[in-house]
Amino acid sequence: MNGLLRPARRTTLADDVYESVRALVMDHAVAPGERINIDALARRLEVSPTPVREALARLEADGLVRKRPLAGYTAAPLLTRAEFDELVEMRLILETASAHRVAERFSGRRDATGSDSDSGSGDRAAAGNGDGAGADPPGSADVLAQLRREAELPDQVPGTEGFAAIAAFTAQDARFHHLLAERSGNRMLHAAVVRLRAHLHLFRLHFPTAHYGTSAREHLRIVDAIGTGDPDAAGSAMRAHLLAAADRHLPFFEGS
Amino acid sequence: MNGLLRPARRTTLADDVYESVRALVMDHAVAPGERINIDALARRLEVSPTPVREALARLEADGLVRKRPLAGYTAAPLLTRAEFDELVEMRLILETASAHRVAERFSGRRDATGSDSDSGSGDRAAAGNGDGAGADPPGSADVLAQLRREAELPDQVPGTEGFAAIAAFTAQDARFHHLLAERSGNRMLHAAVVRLRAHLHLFRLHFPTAHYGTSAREHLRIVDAIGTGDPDAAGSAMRAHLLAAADRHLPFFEGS
DNA sequence: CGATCGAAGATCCTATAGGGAAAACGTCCG
DNA sequence: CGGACGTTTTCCCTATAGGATCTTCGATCG
Repeated sequence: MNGLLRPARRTTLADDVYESVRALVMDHAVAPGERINIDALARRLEVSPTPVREALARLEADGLVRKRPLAGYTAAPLLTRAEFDELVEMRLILETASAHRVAERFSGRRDATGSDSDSGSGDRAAAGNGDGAGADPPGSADVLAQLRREAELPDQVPGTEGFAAIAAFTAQDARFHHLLAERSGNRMLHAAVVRLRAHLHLFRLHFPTAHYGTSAREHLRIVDAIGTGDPDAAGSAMRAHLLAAADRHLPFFEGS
Repeated sequence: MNGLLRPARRTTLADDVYESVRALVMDHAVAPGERINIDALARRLEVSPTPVREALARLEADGLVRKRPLAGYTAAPLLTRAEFDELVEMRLILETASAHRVAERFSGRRDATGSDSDSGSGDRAAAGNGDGAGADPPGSADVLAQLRREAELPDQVPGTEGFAAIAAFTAQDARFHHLLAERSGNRMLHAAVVRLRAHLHLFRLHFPTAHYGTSAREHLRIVDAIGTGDPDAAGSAMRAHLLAAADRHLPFFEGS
């Protein structure tokens, strides 16, 4: 029995290790700030240290682990108050633009075909040389439907409580935001949003909190704004959602 | 004689290799799309393949090299038209916000102390646990002076022509934009701007172009807007600059 | 009692060797 | 003459061993 899942070796070992370690850090299987022993990790995953080292290097670029020269790797420490504020500001910048762009594209496609100055950019981007698999770009019609479906998804997954409920909520929230970013048609924007998300997830897992109804309501408001084809309204709705969400997390910083 | 410069081994070998390979790709010492042989690279740098592999993994996360499973690494291909448009849009999102934020901080500090709703965020972020060395946060007074100095720097460096002139122009332009992003007080924003910059540099080097006077004038206009403490004006000036710069690069896509 | 210095332990970092998969080439067939 | 197949070659990927470095613990001195 192997420590990590090898589908069919369609990927390289280092990639699997990367996913495994990522999951380990994301689920706090290793505490924030804790040292990560390369050899021990390799033994645990039943691979040699080399691919582990490679995976760790990639994770460092993602900001999930830190490396001190000649002292080894450590799991990313918890966000400080200042870093949390930066994260919120960054999300405001990125995701407001994301919502804005989706509304723009939706309205443009609905009315006729690209009528804005730099039209074609987004469309060609979405249809560009994708990653090969699973990239099915549906018509603009069901973009809205898909977003609404993610926003409306059962807030309280039946049969889940406590930790599991938190995880389910987090996963749903992530799906919505990622989908929105993806539908902006800008792959770089999408990637940036996903990268930021990891840090927020880390933080939220440490201070378990979930506001099912409230969050879902705010999500729907964003979708509605997109549906009306008003980019500014969509951006404002997203901004309000992010600020509200930040406020909901704020109490956990009182101690510091 | 070693293939790469080892300062005093204050860093790890893999870090040096990372910088070397990064420079190789950035200067087009390896052509875009060209395959990168790990063993050959290791011999050229006179190190073992292991640190090379580690450096390549980090570079892949930065988007400077691509990895096909079981097929090796290749240098990042040149930007397609769609990707170029995405890059421009991304810069608009990030750097407009950057200019906006700098103007905000400047006016806030000059008038009195933070008067906006979420004040303190930026300041505390800038004063957070920095990377230790070289992070000297000067008073708000010389922030403007420093920006102006970078913008005013001799456009045409004496004694440089052709390729060298392009490189000098690019370096100056990069310094200005990076400095601005850094002074936004948001380290994540700064990092994102720097990451994007690498791709633009790659593109520009392949289609050598430089508009010394024009670019410098636009930079100064941004600095002036910041000086007046008007965030929206600063954002607009940055937006105009980026769009104009994009238009200057556009002719190179006629062939595609 | 606290701080500094020294030595042992653990760990990281680098180098080398071998197995296996994919791509490229030449050859054969239609 | 073009396409498909088999073989060869190249290259990536993984595993193991040894040297250098940092951290930690204990003892000693102020």
